[in-house]
Amino acid sequence: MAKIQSKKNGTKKEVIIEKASKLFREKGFGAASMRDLAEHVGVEAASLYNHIQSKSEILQTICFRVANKFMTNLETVESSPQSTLKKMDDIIRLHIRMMLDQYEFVYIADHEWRHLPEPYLSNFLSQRRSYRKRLGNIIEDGITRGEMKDIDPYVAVLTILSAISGIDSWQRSRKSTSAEDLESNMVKYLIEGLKK
Amino acid sequence: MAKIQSKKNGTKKEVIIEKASKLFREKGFGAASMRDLAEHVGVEAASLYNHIQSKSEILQTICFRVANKFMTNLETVESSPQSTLKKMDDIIRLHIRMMLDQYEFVYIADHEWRHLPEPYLSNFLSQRRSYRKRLGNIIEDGITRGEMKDIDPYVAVLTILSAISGIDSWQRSRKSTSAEDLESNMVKYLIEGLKK
DNA sequence: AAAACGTGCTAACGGTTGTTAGTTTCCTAT
DNA sequence: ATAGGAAACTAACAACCGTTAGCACGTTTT
Repeated sequence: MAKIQSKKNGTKKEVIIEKASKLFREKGFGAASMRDLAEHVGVEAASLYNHIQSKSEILQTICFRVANKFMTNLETVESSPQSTLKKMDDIIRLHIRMMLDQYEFVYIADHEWRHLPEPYLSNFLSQRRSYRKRLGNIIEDGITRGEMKDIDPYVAVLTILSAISGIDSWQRSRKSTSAEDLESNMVKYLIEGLKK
Repeated sequence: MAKIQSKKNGTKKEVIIEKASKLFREKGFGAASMRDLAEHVGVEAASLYNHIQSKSEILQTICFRVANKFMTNLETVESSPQSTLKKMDDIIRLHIRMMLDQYEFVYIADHEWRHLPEPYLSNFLSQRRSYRKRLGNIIEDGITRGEMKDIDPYVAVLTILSAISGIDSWQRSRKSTSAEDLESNMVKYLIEGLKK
């Protein structure tokens, strides 16, 4: 049997992925090297390959882990008996929270997916397209029910998701605004913009 | 004298920068190679160095060209005698238009500035900080005057700028929505969210 | 005790990177 | 025609890339 993942599954692979996510965000996937990563893990570059299969496997793991998280949450929200505004509120808040405490992962899924190798790239993009379509459907539903103002659902989705992903430049400079204020103000802005 | 920039200054350097901007956006600065770029320009890699000094000089040119454009515009808007809402409307529309027809340049200034070498990186970030601060001041002014709803100005700026930069994922998939509809809907969303 | 395995190491591979040196080509101005 | 200069070329550099092979060490399982 193994040596390290005896009890808790805080395996070395997980350490590698975590360190890699920091590195990929700082330097970009293309510019981050395996030797760089190895140094942060405290090991020689070649040793990494006892735990992972390739550099891009790390990227895949990160991207799809994030994608699945959002997908699962969307399904929960979709099948809940709330108003469309509350649904969007829930979704926006999850996105913001993910951005706040899974920052590195979300950032990479947002910006470095381009470097996924091919069957995965198409898969990822199709998942993303589907996710956005379904968000758009909620908004469309909200407009039909008269709960939201008449706006292009696609543009609204784009605006919301992009606005949230911009939190990354807040992350770097934790100035005046606290995390709670950030969340409440951003939700306020984005939801008020939807309300009829 | 030269050979190519006789009349119009559509120099080869400009061609290089333009091709590079396409390439940097597609692959990222780190993953785009000079040999790749050379092929798109129709020349050997070494020949590029008759026109430019280094790979990162191209990045610098792109980033600061965009930054200057926005800075200049901001100064014009700041000193104009309009309502704060109209000012923000103007600024948002310029950002959207820039995103629509200078897409590659703006994208790179938005996402690839990390790879700027060091005196330039700090310079760029400080310019950006200042730009955002001044946008925040306009919103703060709008709140004081009772033209805008009470929202954290910093969060509002973040939301607006990020929302616009998300147009890049619309660029890739010119589906149903036209450019005009995109602009009007996004302005509607973002300005309505500010109005009192 | 012995076999099997997980995990680290060093060395090396074939390829690519940005960039420089030195030379040739070709247009322009005298 | 000829000199000059801009811009192209080939060749090469040192460094770095992701990854593999082969081996050593220690723990775990039989």
